[in-house]
Amino acid sequence: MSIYLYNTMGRKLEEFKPINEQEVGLYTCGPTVYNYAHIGNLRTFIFEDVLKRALLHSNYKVKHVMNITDVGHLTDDGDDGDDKMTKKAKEVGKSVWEIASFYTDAFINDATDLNLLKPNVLCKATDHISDMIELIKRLEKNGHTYISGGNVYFSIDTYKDYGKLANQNLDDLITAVRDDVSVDDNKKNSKDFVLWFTNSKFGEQQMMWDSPWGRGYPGWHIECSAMSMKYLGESFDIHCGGIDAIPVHHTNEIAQSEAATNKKWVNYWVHGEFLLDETGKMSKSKGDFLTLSLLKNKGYDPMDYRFFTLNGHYRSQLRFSFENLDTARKNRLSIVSKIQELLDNNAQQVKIVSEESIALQNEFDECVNNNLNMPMAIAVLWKTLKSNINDNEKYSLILYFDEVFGLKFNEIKKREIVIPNEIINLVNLRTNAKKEKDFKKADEIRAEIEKLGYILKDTAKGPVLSKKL
RNA sequence: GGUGCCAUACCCAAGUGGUAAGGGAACGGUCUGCAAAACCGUGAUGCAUCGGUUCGAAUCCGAUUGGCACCUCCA
Repeated sequence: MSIYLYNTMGRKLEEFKPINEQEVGLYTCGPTVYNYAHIGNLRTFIFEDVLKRALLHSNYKVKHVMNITDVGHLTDDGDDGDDKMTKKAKEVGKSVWEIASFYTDAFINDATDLNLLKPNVLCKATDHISDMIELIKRLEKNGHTYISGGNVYFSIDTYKDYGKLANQNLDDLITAVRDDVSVDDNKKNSKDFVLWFTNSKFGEQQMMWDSPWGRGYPGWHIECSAMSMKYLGESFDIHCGGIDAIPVHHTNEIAQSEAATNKKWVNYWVHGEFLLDETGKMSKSKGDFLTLSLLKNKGYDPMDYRFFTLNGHYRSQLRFSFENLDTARKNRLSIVSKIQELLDNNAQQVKIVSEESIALQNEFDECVNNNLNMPMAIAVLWKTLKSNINDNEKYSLILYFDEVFGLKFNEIKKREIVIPNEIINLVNLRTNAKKEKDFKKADEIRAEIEKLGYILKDTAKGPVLSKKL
């Protein structure tokens, strides 16, 4: 069964065919480490993780490269804005290197919490300055650059397909300059972008490197081109990111990469939609924003958030609210407790052979392969939990599904039931109280037991204890 | 001004030409002293509105209304 993915380039669903059957090249745009990632950022990383898992689930080998943008880029693509890293460093009185290191660690912690598979290569922009310089030199040699005001610019008029990904044509871009954004006078075309800065307003830049054009630092877009090609070759399979990257970042990456190599750079562009909050887009510049650690402090498990995002399709906007997160948590815990029950009844992982189980397995794979339809795949999970297939196959199917979901169902273990004597005594006391129709006392004891971490349910066979999850 | 997306029950959310998945909430039932949990069952004759294409439309086309995002750093 092959995977179908929605390709932003061409805007249609396409059957995925790798360049090299042995190994899929996957590049995902990583974080800029000047602040914590908010849960909207994380939604995209979860979707990319699901994509990677889906490929692995289909028995592809995947070489996954993710960058860490630890060199400043400007808040404006001209020479106008503030450097985010520098700004943050000033605010807290640390060096930009310290800032980068701190937020890189924070990001890796979030990724671990969310059960994101580790990239095969996690590369920092600052470790690849020489690769970027080489790439700029190639562009210069091919006549795609010019120097103005001390900076090296990419001339978009030298690359005929500019704007293809975003469906924009050059004429529109030139005329559609917004009047509330000032234009960098050094540019020949307002959409030209900087490859190398030597002359910024920010003379006190801490991160500077020598280059053929003078001491300075790279433009924003060049790092992704340089690093992806270094690790994945001049043409590779899949490039992911958030939809916001389509019109500028990815558009510019394509221009400079293909202008340098004269080859098609990436075959499939896959973009994740935004997470919205009550007021609209979740944004770092709004001030307060939701982080994973905030959710954890409120008592949510990172898997609650992962499950929440899996209930919407990656290409649809998803509105975050605590009410919806609560529902996700409740549902996830319900699933976990059903799995727990299977394990407590000695369910084992086995080969799936029954006709009904194989049907469920196929149904699940169809959901995954149809452009990662996780909401539907979760419906298959519910269907499986309710089905009459035997416990071993049921459990095995759940583990099979979780290869893609990544909800840590494999970490649920059979409980060793060791009930303290204290609890057993309380249960006996309550049973006696019930016999004597002293229901008030019985209810009190039940509350006491719950306080001690156990939940007692009366069944036809007598009281049943379970540990609070 | 340009580009793109969306509108499905009380809530979240699939479905993209063949007669509305799933989950939560709600309600009813089984069980119980009562609960909780579990299990079973109920729920949109209709998918923003209007028109069109079609044997057939939530799905395609057009118009209208409402909402969102991007074109400025953000996933």
